[in-house]
Amino acid sequence: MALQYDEIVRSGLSRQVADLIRAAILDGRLAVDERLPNEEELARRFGISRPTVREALKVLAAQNLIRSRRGPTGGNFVIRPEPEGVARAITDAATLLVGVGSFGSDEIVLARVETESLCCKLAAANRSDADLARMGEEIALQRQDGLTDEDFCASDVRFHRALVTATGNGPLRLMMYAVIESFIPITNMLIYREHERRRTADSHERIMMAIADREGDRAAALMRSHLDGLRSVLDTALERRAAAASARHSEGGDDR
Amino acid sequence: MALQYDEIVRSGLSRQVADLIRAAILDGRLAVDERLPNEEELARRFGISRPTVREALKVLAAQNLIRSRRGPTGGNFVIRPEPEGVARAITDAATLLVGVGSFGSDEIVLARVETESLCCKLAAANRSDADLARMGEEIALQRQDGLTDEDFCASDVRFHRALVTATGNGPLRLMMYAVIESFIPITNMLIYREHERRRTADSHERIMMAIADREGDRAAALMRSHLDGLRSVLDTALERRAAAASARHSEGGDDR
DNA sequence: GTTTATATATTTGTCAAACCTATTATTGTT
DNA sequence: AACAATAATAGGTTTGACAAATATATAAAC
Repeated sequence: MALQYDEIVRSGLSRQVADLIRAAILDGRLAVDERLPNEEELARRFGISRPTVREALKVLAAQNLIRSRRGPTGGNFVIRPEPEGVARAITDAATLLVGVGSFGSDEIVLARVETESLCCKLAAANRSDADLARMGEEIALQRQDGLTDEDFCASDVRFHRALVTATGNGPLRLMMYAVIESFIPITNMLIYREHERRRTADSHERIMMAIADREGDRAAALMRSHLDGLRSVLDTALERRAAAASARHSEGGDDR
Repeated sequence: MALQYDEIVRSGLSRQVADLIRAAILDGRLAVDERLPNEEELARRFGISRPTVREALKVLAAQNLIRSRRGPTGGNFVIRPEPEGVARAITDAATLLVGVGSFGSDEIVLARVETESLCCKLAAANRSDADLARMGEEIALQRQDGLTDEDFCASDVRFHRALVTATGNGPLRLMMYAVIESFIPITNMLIYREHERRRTADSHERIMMAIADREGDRAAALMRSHLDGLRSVLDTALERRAAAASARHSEGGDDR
């Protein structure tokens, strides 16, 4: 093998600094809530300028690893990663992937059917009364008159999230948020007519009842048919939308 | 309601600019592969300085929304979000959550057992011959002598990933990568003794066979017992580790 | 004429030294 | 003791410049 010319530094300085600090955070050399040296000091230690340090810090902040406060007691602090923040980041990313067409809607629906029916089983085993109450609230809301489509969709999402939460499993919940949320843009296309809303709320209630009765398999089966019903409605909606989109595109003029 | 004093600008300039550009990307006003105006031009348009613009751009780059190239044809470009990149980001975040103790190892194992046995069923239905071949390769590798612990673990991860890929479901694969990978730090603690390695490889093979035979339920059951076996090994390892950790912590000495 | 070297323009990357602003601790006054 | 002015600290922003990378055009060599 030829001489290994001591790994050329091809990445930028700010990138390197960000990587160094990130590594320090990830392997615990920088503890949660610990304060980094101030920016000037960091610049001096790394032998680079403050703007470059700041670019690195901004990157870390964007990755939810640090946050900064001003003032005497301020500085850049390592923050404790919370599932909520991570869930939001995952959701955003997943939504983007869906939006750009990386996944087909059929794939998404299938993933959702399978994972949510799984959640039903776990929820039946582990649900608390508070979980049931949360689901019940949303069902009641879904039966109110005069709800906008957005409100109905939002309540639908909250119901499914409550169901996932009822599994009592953190990692699963993290994953499921992404699946459920990234499904929203598609779900929002549906026009929920009156009787479809009622059917949806009824499905939700049957699922909730089964979970309340600790009958996981029944709940899972109900969820399957619920989402399958949704899929058929979705298919027709997608066709309508595709037709509309192709018509829209021909007026055209994409930029570059 | 009191007067809504036209939302005070409390967030920093770079934050605002990042939000504006991100919004433009997410709702399609900036298309994939489109080039943003150069940094000087952006600074002029937003009425701020270039370093501030750069901080905003760095944030977007950290979120995998843009990438930058130097030179005449260079600039900052909107990039197509790829599942791979998103999966890596999710994995990193999930790993961090695990590392900081947001999730218990029992939760993680349960999530993994349930989701992977689900994947077995789907894989049995959808697997291609190429998928089987990939799994077979890893099993063969796992039976080789002289493998380091790291190599064995890596092969284990690749086997499970191949299994997930065999489901043919993109969103599911995205989720599962996070579960499997974030499990690594825990898995790596195990010392795979010779006969445990053999048992693992045997389990893998039985699972693969069931999937090859399109027998999803059998594959799922095998996966369950495989991971349950892992769990019992893990429990004893965790106890050993907890004891070691409490001993280690008392010697202290972090940097600053 | 084709290839190779060189110059040049463009754009991101980095630097330096300031100044601005939010936040807190201190100090002094009432 | 309570409160207001003040100073100190550290992040936020600006300005203007130079360095490095890279594509393109141009000139030289074969």
